[in-house]
Amino acid sequence: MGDERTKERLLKESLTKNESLTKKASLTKKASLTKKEQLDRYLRQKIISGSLIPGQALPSQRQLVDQFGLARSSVREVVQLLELDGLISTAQGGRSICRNTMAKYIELPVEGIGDNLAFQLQVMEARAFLEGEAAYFAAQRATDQQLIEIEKEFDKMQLRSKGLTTLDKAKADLRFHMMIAQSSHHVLITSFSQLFYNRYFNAIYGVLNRTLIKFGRYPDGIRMQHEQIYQALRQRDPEQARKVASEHIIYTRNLLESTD
Amino acid sequence: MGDERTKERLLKESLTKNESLTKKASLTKKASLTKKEQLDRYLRQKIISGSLIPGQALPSQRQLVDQFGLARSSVREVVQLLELDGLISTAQGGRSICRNTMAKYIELPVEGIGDNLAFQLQVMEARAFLEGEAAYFAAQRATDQQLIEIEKEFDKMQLRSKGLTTLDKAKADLRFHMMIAQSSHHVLITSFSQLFYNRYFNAIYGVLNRTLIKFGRYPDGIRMQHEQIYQALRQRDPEQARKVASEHIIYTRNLLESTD
DNA sequence: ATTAGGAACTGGTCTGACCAGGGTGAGGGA
DNA sequence: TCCCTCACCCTGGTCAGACCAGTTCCTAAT
Repeated sequence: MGDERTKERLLKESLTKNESLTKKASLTKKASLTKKEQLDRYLRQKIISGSLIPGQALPSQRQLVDQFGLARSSVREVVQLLELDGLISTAQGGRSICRNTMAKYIELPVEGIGDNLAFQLQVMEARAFLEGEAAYFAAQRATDQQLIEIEKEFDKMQLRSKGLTTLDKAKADLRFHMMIAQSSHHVLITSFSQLFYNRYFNAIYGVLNRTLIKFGRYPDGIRMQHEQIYQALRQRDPEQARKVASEHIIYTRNLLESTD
Repeated sequence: MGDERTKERLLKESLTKNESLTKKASLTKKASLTKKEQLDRYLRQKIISGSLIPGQALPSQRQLVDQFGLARSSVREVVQLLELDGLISTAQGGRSICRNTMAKYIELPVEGIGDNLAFQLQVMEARAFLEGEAAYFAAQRATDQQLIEIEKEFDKMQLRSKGLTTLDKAKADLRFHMMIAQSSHHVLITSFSQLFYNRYFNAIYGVLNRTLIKFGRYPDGIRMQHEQIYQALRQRDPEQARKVASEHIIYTRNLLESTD
């Protein structure tokens, strides 16, 4: 029994570095978790499950105090663990933000110059797949509030599109699609979309630029297609959402290819 | 200047995971460190420099509160950083202990069975080198208090040696040599010695067992050699300490070899 | 010399307060 | 109608002091 306690202590000691509180608890077979361990598990599960998406704020420390009956110093110690694991970032006054944990594992290939047509076409083809899947899951999982926000963004895009520069048009378009990605509540799709749009913004902008030069304005079908995407989300039709989101990008791609 | 601030924030954000506070401060070129950063640097330097050796206790949290003018919750947050980096381990009521950070990088070769003579001779040869270097640095760096402790341990070894089992004799011998390693204040020697003695304890015990079987007691020279080591430390004579410590092990090794 | 008990010291947690930075919304002016 | 500024509220960061629970050390008794 002394040996048992020694084993227990040595095991705990071997676990002191970079192990979450919940992993320690499960390895030492504790019958129940402390409140700190419960909070640690709760936050990690929200992040890993996609319930919290990159860019979203965590509940505030004071909210977690109330919710878990912990002191703020105890909450802060748990939050520090997550921050050190790279799951969140905090800044004074600025809320704790869920991080894109994919960022440190994936370095998307160095972008070719943004105005290379062949490269732009490939970026569009990747978008077709990515946004189709995002729309599929968004139709299933978007909250009602998220659908409202997407509609508002869609309306804003329409109302403001006349007065925008090409750069602003490109940004608005990506904001719309990023909102769909986030409402998919799929942590891999959300994370990858963020990285993809950031990395290949120049190519995406170049696509829009070429298109506007050829047609002088947004091609007629684009607006209707955005609306179709939105309607498929609103009707909670995953297959339809995937179909129209993917076709929207393929349509734009094919318009572009025909400029040769 | 907005861009400057954005860069600063992005840099800080990229540093939020597994970076010590002092590294963050140096990368962001801060003119001065916060008290938490000062404490972080102070503790890391004590550990990395060997000023604190594996197994030794850190100053208590309350002592650090007084010393740095920080709140205990702030001290605890810094201590948690070190714990997560694997530099220390803490347990309720039990002090914060400096860890052997070498342990996770080095797996000494699987020990042969402890009673293999050829293997035992090699372990002794490695000891000769290791303990010579330890004595060399201990002669330079041991504190007066450490010398007193070593003398007490040496005296205890003499007084108690008659009544001890072979196992206890082996343990006492290693305790003596481990104290010398620790008083070298050389973090690599201290760390490696701990790992080495733990790993090869069976071989070291086997050496002593063989020796006692052949002679019926400690060979006459052993006691005098331990005293010579101690005297060289006390006289702060590094070359002499290295010489007698190394010769002590070689002497024992050669006695053993001649049993064939 | 050993063992047991108590005191002191340790880490862990809590309560409540205050400081400093960021975000949001409303109102006013161009 | 849009943009800018200001104020308020919410956020994270830090502090002081208290209490709980575990460990260590010292002293006294056997």
